[in-house]
Amino acid sequence: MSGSRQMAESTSSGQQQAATPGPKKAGGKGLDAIYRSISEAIIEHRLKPGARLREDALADVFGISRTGIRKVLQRLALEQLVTLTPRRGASVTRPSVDEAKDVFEARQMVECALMEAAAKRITTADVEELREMAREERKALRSREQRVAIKLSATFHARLAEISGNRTLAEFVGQLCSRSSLILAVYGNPGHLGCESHDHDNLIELLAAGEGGKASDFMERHLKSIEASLSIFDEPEETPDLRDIFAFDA
Amino acid sequence: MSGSRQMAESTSSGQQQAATPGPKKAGGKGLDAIYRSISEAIIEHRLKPGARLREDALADVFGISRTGIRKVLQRLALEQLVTLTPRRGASVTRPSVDEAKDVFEARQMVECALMEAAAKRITTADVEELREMAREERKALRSREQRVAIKLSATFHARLAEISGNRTLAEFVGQLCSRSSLILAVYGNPGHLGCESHDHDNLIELLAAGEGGKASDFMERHLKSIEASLSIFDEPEETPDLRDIFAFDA
DNA sequence: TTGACCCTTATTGTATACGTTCTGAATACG
DNA sequence: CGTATTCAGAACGTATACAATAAGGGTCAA
Repeated sequence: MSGSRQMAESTSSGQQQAATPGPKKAGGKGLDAIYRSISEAIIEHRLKPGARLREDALADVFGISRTGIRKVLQRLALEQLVTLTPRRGASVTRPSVDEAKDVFEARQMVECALMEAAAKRITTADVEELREMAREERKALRSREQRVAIKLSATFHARLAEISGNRTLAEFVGQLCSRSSLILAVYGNPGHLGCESHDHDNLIELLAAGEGGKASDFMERHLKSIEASLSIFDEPEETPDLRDIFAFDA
Repeated sequence: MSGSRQMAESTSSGQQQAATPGPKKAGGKGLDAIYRSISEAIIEHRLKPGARLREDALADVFGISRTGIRKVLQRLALEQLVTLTPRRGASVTRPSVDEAKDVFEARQMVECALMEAAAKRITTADVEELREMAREERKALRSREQRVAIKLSATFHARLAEISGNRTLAEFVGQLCSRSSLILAVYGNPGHLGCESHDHDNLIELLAAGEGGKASDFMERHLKSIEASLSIFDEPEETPDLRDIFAFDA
């Protein structure tokens, strides 16, 4: 009876796997698929910061009821990817300047520290997997598929953290990388992507050679260069001060 | 297993704000109070690892429907305080040996690194607040109220991380401290509490003196001593190997 | 024409009802 | 007497219905 109303045209590009027309049951693990789907859309900037995520619309798109959508949205909110305003619903988080600074500070602290352990534990299979990821990332960059490149870059960093062997820290780094993607969407300069792909290649070689210390230093420079490429200014946030903008002499 | 009923009594000591007999509305922020209530019960070991948390029972205790309880349980699950088994419901998480190791490794990495920033940013008001917390902790220890002492110790470490000024890392440390309380419940030796209260006092004085480096070193020793006080053995986990236990010569 | 107030509507918050599945025991059969 | 099977009960997963609230538009008055 619900004549599917207008959903934001955010899902207009591709993204069809979840619109199964006749789903008898979404299944318990179906919720996880929906979570990944929305999460990926946010990380790839198909859903931009500030975009509203209405429960009815999402429930309609994914073919389940609002109950499951609310569960997914709550999880995304706890990971800081969406913001849940009490009576206003959910929207893609727009990271503040302080938040961006904190996230990159945390990444530098944790990711660099993890390089030593990663260099000790990395296997040849890991090296090959990382090289393949870096290859795909370069390919996406050459094809001007920045959205895919951003996602692959975040996945690369998260995978790197996993190799260190500490699940707790790896999970944390994964969340930080997801949030970094949001930060890139707000404060990044178009055209200039955060990660230089050669950086990732150099990182892989240093780890493969067992040079944990050098890898840590390189990671620090790598993350600092990403942060430096951002335009983290105190945007026209609250109270745009119209008097100053229009120079009225009322 | 006999603890399945213990949660009915868990809120008997004080903690009466949620058992309002005639609640017109629990309110949106009422859920947060319920979250804190359950979280505190877990951290204080009134709910022990492995204890089952049935939705109906919790809904009955707090006077709301299962919907709100499920939301709270999901949040607790994402923070690793409770484990959500697909068709079995929720139970207080029983940290594995690897998990315990990861959590303390993460705490050493992050908390030590935050000391430098904390020493720079700490104010006299912060110092006074921390001293008061340490005082209360000592008082609880003298009164043999280990449950309160454990909670206060976790709060102390979390507050310390907040002073560093990085909200993201402070939140992370807060979760690690909560999980540490669970680890203490499983692998800790009764009678010997994790944190020595004088350690906290020394930490405060080092920070008040602006000695970030020394505070970092001290924090490292402090956390290592806590970890060393645990009995992290590969418990009779899976497959208890009955043959070995009963020495049967079948 | 502008401003304020009210009403409609859309969207979230909460509860409840129903279906599914897992557990546990009782019974029947070997 | 032991084991397997089946039935009943309970607890979770999902959907739907209802209530409350805030936003937006329209109307009336100054």
